[in-house]
This record gives sequence, C-alpha cells and structure tokens, in this order.
Amino acid sequence: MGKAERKRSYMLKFLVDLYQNQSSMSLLAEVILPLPVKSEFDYLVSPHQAATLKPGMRVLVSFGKKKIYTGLVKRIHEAPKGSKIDQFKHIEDVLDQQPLLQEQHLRLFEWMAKYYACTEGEVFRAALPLGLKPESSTRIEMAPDLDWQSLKLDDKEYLAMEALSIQGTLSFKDVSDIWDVINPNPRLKAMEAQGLIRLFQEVIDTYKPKVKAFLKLTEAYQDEQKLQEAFDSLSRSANQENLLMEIVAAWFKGQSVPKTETLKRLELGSQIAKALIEKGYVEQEDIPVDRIEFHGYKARLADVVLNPEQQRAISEIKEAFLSDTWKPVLLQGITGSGKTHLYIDLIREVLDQGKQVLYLLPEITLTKQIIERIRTAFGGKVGIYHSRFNDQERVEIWHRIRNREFEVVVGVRSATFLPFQDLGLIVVDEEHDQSFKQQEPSPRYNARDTAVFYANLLQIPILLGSATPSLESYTNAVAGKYHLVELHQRAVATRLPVLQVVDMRMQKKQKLTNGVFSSVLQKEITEALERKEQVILFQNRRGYAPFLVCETCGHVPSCVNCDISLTYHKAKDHLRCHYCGYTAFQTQSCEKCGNFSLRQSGVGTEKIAEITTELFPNHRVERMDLDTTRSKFGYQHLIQQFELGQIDVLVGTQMVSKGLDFENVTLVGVISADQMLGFPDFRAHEQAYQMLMQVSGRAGRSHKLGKVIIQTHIPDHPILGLLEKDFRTFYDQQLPERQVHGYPPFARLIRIEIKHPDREFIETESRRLHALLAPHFGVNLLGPDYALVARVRNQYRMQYLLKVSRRASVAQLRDILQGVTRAYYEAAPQKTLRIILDVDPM
DNA sequence: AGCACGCCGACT
DNA sequence: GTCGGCGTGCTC
Repeated sequence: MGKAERKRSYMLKFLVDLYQNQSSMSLLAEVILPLPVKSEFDYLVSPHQAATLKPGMRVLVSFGKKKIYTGLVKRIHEAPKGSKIDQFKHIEDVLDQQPLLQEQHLRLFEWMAKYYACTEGEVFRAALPLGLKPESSTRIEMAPDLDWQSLKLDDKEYLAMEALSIQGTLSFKDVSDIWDVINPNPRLKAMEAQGLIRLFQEVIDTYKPKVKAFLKLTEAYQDEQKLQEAFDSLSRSANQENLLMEIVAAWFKGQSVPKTETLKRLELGSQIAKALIEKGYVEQEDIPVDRIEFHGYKARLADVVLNPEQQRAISEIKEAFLSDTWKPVLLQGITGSGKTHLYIDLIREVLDQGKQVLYLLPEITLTKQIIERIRTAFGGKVGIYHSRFNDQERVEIWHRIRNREFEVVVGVRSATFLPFQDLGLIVVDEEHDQSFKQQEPSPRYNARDTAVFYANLLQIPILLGSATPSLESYTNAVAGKYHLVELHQRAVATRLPVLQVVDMRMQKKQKLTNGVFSSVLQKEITEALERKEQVILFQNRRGYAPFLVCETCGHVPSCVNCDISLTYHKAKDHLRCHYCGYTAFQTQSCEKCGNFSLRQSGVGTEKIAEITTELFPNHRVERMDLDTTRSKFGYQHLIQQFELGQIDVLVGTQMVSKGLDFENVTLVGVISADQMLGFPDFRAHEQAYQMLMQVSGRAGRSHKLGKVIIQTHIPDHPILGLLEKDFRTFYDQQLPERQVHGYPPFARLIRIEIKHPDREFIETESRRLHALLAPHFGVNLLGPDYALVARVRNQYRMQYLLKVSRRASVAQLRDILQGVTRAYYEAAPQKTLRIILDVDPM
C-alpha cells in the first residue's frame, strides 16, 4: 500500500467513524403509550425536535400497523451503540411547548404501575382526560373519480358504496352496523385492493374550544354610502332590516352583537342572520369562551370563628405539619365537629404561602353544599373536578391548574393526577370511603393511598379526615406512623341524634308493620312532618322489588347474561339487570310455567317512595338514586328542591347518606339494616358501621334534636350497639377480629380474579392456577371461589385472596405473581383465561 | 388495546 | 373448494 493509498484509507476510516458516531448520536425518546403494554417504546427524535423536546411532553406517535396515539415522553437518551436506527419510528408531532407533566408525575406513574401491578401506560390513560390524548381511528372514503353505480357489486359492497355516497366517510363501526358483521376489516381490505375505497387514519382532536358567535359589519359595508345601499336592498324584508340596524348600532359603538341572544331578543330565526351573511353585509365571528363559569364567587373574609377544641386541633395539625418527618395527619372528628372549618383554615394558610391545594372527596359527597363553602372562602381560585363534568370541561380545568388560575381544586379520585405547579397541601376527606378505590378498569388504585405516597414524594403535608376512619389508617395513627388528631365535640352545642333500633320480628308478630314501615317509624315520620321538618329514608336497593318469584313453580326471572335476579321497576313496568342493563318485559306471567302468578319480593327505593306517598298524600316525597339522577343536573335539582323545602321526604340509596347537610332534617329512617349487617365480607362490619354512622349524621344538624330509626331483624347485632359509643370503642372491638383471621390492617391483600365465558373451563383452569400459586403462599392463599355474582356479562368470575405480610416487598410479590402467570400461560391449553390482579381490594 | 396472521369448521 | 370465525402474537 502506497502512502497516498494509506492516506485515503485513513480518510475513509475517519469518515466511516464519523458517520457511525453521528448515527450513534441519534436521540431516542422513551414514550409511554396509553395501553396495557410494556410501557417503554423508543422513538427517534429529529434534530429539529431535539432542541425543545423534554420529558413530560406529549407526542403523537404511530404504533403498530396504522394507529396513532398520544404518548408521554419519559426519558430522552442516545441510541445504544450498534443499534439499527431504522428499527425505530419517528415522533410524528410534539403536542406541548412546555411539559404538561413534571418529573414528579412520572415518578408517581412509575410507583403506581409497580404497586398496583399494571403498566405505566394504564396509569397515563387514567390520568389524562380524553381531550388531552387524541388518537387516530380508521375512516373509509370512496376512491376518487369513481362511477360506482356502473360497477358490478355484491350486496355488501353496494350497501357500503351507497352509504359512502350519502355520508362521505364512514367508520369501522358504521360499516359493521350496515353489514351486520363483527369484523368488516377483511372485506374492506379486499374492496380497497379492488380500488373501490380508500382507508385512512384520522386523528380526531376531541377537544374543541367552546365558541360564541358574534355578528358584525363586514369591512366592505363600513361606510355610509354602502350602508345606505344595503338598507335600500332590504326594503322588502323588515326582519333583515331590523337585525342589520341592531348590528350597525353596535358597530357605531365599536362592538359586535352576540348572535344567539340578539336573534332571540328580536324574535328572529337564524335564517335572517344567514341571509345577511350571504349578502355579504355581515360576517360571523366565533370567539372562544370559557366553558367553566364561575362568576359571582368573591372570596369573603374569614367569618368562621373556631371554638377552643377546634383551635386545639388546628394547632396540633400545624405542629405536625411543621415537623420534618412528613407523617400524614389523621383527623378523626365526629359528625358535626366542624372538620370543614379546619380544612378551610389550613387551606387559607397554604394559599397565603403562594402554594396550591388538592382537596379530595368521595364522588357522592361532592355536593353543591361543600363546593359553596369552599367557594365562599376562596372565590374564583377554586376549581371543581368530578365525573359529572364532561371531557372538555376537564381539559379546561387541566389548563387552568397548569396556568395557576386555579389554586384549590376540590375533586374526586382522578383529581390526584392534576398538573399542579406548586402543590402545598393535600386534604383527603372521608378517607375511609370506598369510592377512592378504582374497581375497574386498571389501574385499580386507591386515591387516598396514592395521595399519601405523592405527598411524601413531594415532601408536602397531607391530612386525612373522617368521622369513621378506616381501620387501616387508624391503626397507622395508633402505631405512630400517622399523627392522630381528634375532635370529640360537636361544633354547635347540639345533642347527638337519638338512636332507636326497631326489632322488625316483634313488629311482625304484633302485626304493627305494613311490611316496610314499623309503627315506630311511621309515627315518627308523621310527627316530623307535622312539625314541618324533613325526613330522609334510606334503603340500599333501587327499583321497586329486587326480584319476582312465581308462586306456582318457584321460578325467579333472572338475567340472561348474569347470574342475578332481575329487579322489577314499576314506573317502566320492566325487569332490569343492575349489572349489565339487560331488560325484560314479561312482568305478569311466568316464563317457565306460563301462570300469571309472579309475586314481587323485597323492597327497593321505588316501592318505599310509593308507600310513603300513599301514607302521606299531602306531602311531597321524592326518590334519589341512580335512576333519578342519571341526567347531568338531576342530582343537583333534587338537592336544591330538598334544600328549599319543596320536598318533605327524600327516599334514597347510598346517595342520601353522604354530604347532605340540611338543618331541617330531624329524622332519618333506615328501612332495613339487615343486608348491610349480614354481608359476607370481612369488611362488612366496618362498612355497615360507617354507613349507619354516616346516614345518622344527616339528622339533627342544627338546634333541633335529631332522631335515627334503624329497622332490622337482627337487633342484637354487635355493630348496632356500637353506634352510640365512640370510634375508639368500635375500633378496639373490631381490631381483634381482624387479627384473628389475619386480615388488614394486619396483612396486605391481593385479589386475583380470573374470568372466562366457559364455566367448566374456568373451574379446571382455576385448579391448575391454584396448584401453581399454592407452593408460594400456602395457607395465605384463599380460594378459588366464585365471585358474589358468579357470572356477569356472560363471563364467569372466580377469585383468590392472597394475604401477605405488610412488610413484604410488593415488587417481589409482583415478580412471583408474574412468574406464576407466565408459567400458567405456558402450560395452559388455551391462553384465553383473563387474570386480573387487584392490590388492596375493597 | 388494536390489528394481522393463521388455523379450523360451515357454507357455496 | 372458499369464507369467516376465533386464538395468538406483536407493536419501538
């Protein structure tokens, strides 16, 4: 090799190195996708994107053959040496200029995925409202320039082309409806190959700012001469002339007129405006407006004076917050002790420090009342976040929190994920409530526990409050892991409601009951109504009768998809499944034997409301349950009417047990406590206690003495005796039971659920799975047992309960369980059994 | 979660 | 023989 050649060779090597170096310098973004898949997928970052892309930003990426998803950038890193760049796809688009989520959110997602045995993608999906996660869907359109009517087409093709010629484009679902097939894809693919149609991906941005239409004069007509011409041309249309006059008048003042209001005021139809627009005199302007209206909320100065006990509690809480251990504080205060006052006081202090506050409440407690109180204290800084808000409203709340327009958010479970910039306090009210735990779908997280972790991560104070804390939290407090602060007295010096347990067996023997009301309850209702006071009646079953039974053959009409009896709804005269929504209309004759001998059995809210109306025809009785509050404002309307005293008796399910705080309610009747007390779950006693305490708390909130009547066939049940004792007594009585059986708070539970449509299959497979689990967990593995309702939506459900030490590493457990699942699937005859893990089930 | 591919039974 | 059903595996 000559000198020149050698030089050339070096040169070449240098260039190759340079090239390889450059390619290994390629940047990749690790992206979390909103799917139940292994979360990390790498995408190429273009040099242009690299300048601004940061973790916490949302990106649009293609995943699989054609779908486009919104992903979350977790990490940006260099492509590993030797990796082939062309195995990665590019990031299609970056959706944020500034990260939507911060480092702490990514850490939170990571922890949740680990703890609740799900993917970060599932957490991401649960965290963001739909409007912040646009994704693509397949649409179908006709191939361009096609004279489809002259072609020879089969029936299905013809139907599709006809629909396309009318609608323009169709979705997969449209086509499967038209064709009546489950999966139209293969056929559509064939049609695309024939050149009849085209399939394309459309990213639908579901979030559209709300706009308000205004009308104004077009520029061309903004002079006297042209206007005169315009008016002349309108001499035959008084309506158009009127509207134009209105618009011109506004123009003189430099304004435009709001379209809808103006048309309404002038009693004109929208075609009048349209005519003026078409003539070119007027143009429409759409101005974005806020979806969330919060005018009229001005913060009032503190009008709350804390009593000595509350002041003692507040200073205990503040002292705890100041210590650098960041222990959560558990505030146990009886109903009416004024916990909310304390919250408001604490929130005010945090706001004064310039920080934001998250106030979590159970779904149902988020009533107008609590919102009013917080808004009265903090005015327009308060955002509300709950499930009755539609997606677009949620998106706006996200933006307002990020922009720090909202400093306090009162919200439910999913508010945990809101993008606070500088959170200074979390309050979890009614911390024991079951609705903090998401049942389905994954992530099955508990917002209270998640908040405790989050507060610790952020090193900020967290306050858990309840009149009846969960045994878990209270045990943590007793053990010193949480600070315990107690409130023993009612804020206003009123007596606690009087509690009376009515033995329905005696009532029946002495023929004192009409089947629903004992003579005692009926008398109390009469008296309360005579005193012009209000009554709440509680029954935890909606509908008219929980089931029908044939008196001839004993048949009970049941759901075709679920193993549960159908509930009779009288107003609609149909039978409905409360699990899947299936409805049947045969309510008179038995479907089995044909005899007209169906008898209604059991009592639901609808029947109670009916009987109450019959007994008290001069009073207004209303029902509050899922059926009457389904509409967006149904719930609010009922509450409002009750508050205004337009309703005398409110009959309801769980819904009436929480958050309703009405001075004029002096009587609460529990129609039957039996079901609650006899529920087959280790937590049944705790839940019955919480429920009864809570519903009792609705009575006698002011100076009038309240009364609570509980009807039952088991009057000697220990829980009933504990209702008038203090919380500690209840706790001391319950705890040993939990210890004996090794249940929480002495152990951590993991529920393993399996699902399959075939009964025989699930039973044999459950035994096979058991054989794999048993060696790891031995006596701590319970089950498999059928779920309480063995079949729902045609899926049989069985479950195991795993009791593990509280000290056991969750990560290790998850590894074991994942190992077992993998082993199961490897050996399984089919891979169709669904295995679901539920950590800390409730 | 989608989506494609491939293996089987029920129809032309 | 093909059509279309369901089960399985992959997605940067």
